[in-house]
Amino acid sequence: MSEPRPTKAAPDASRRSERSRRAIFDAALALVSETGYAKTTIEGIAARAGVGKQTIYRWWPSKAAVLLDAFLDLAARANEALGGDARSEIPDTGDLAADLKYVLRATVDEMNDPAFDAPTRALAAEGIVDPELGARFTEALLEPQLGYYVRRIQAAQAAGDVDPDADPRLALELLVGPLHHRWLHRTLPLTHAYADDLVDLVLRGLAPRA
Amino acid sequence: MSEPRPTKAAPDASRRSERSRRAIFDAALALVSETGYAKTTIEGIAARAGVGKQTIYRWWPSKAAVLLDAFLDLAARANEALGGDARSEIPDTGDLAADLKYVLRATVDEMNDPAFDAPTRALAAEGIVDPELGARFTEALLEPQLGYYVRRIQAAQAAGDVDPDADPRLALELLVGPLHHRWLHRTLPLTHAYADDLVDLVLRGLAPRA
DNA sequence: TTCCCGGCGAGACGTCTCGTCTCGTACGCT
DNA sequence: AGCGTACGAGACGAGACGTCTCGCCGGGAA
Repeated sequence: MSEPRPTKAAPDASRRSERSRRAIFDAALALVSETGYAKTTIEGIAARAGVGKQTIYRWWPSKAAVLLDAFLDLAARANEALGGDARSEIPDTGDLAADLKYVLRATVDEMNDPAFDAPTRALAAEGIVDPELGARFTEALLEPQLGYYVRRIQAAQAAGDVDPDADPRLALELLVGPLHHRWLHRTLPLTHAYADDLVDLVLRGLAPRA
Repeated sequence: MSEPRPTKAAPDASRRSERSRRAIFDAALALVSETGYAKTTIEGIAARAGVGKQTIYRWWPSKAAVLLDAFLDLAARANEALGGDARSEIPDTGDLAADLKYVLRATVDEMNDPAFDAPTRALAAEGIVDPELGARFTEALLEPQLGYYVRRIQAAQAAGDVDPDADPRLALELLVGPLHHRWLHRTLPLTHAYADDLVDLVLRGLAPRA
């Protein structure tokens, strides 16, 4: 069970070049933002990074995997620059509706920002088709974000603002699902007003039973 | 404004070979189901269909566009075989919750069926990244389906089962968004129980105000 | 310090698919 | 009957894929 996979001899990660790793991330992010994901090639990333192609193929299985790691690295560094690890936690002012609207509005703004929209779309699309990558995408990017909602909703339950019998996970999907639906399928424009209406309608269903 | 696009001389659609068109659809669907979307190539479709590559390039801009048309053609033929054009309308037994659960359970079953899952995933993913194709995907496949929900919800409003001030469009997205979210991102399993819980929670928010 | 192992940059290599193009053929209007 | 155009077939160059083979270099072991 624990034998090395017969596919290939695994490289020695302890001898890995941190310098090349970072150069690859920088090149990948730059190329995607400049020319778009579809036109970005592994050969192009290698050339831009001043790196041999084999160095990429040795450590990543696909272009999408490189970009995902680059994206995660970027997020981790930005996160770290802000200090604490609770940076993205949803605020708790005591007003659940206001707190959720604040976060959903910010999410709407991100989705309307090409710098965020383009690479995230590309990763999401790739993850939809490639289960392996999709699992990593979901686990590393999506789920942590969803956790913020779970905790905020649980706090609201403790405060008596939400029916204690409601499933926080289901509640969160009612907020995030419609937003992603509009975003990914471009059915209707994403606005702050939409975020507000969404929160209001969902919270009506979550109100404690009279 | 109405001059022919300088890109290319448009082919004469009236002389188009119906035989080749059908052969291309059949080959595309067969190859996608046999070897998967990613491994399906335009050259492969042409060979399988006994058709010149140019015949495909003359009428479609991309592999995804071919598959979308093939899918629509398949759906149209299956639809026609069933008779009426109201075939997929959501039933109205007077019990809104039961009717919605029936439809959402059927949707869950489709999403769990590889024969439906694989090509739909591929098309959705392609549409997410390619706005042109995404618009056609949304318009031809997604929106008609959403219309069924709108009409059923409006009927419920007329019957007094749903708050008349609620926006049917928003209500529908509360049902469909979370389902698609779980489906596309594979966060948690899609079950009939989930569909039921979803309907119950959403309808709580849609109940007429006391 | 010396030695040596393995990742490194570089790029050649064969393969594959792309999208364009150019044949000669065959089909459907006029 | 003749004419035009889509058709089947496939050659073609471009470009990216993923593998490979070079020396080179750097760091842990002797």
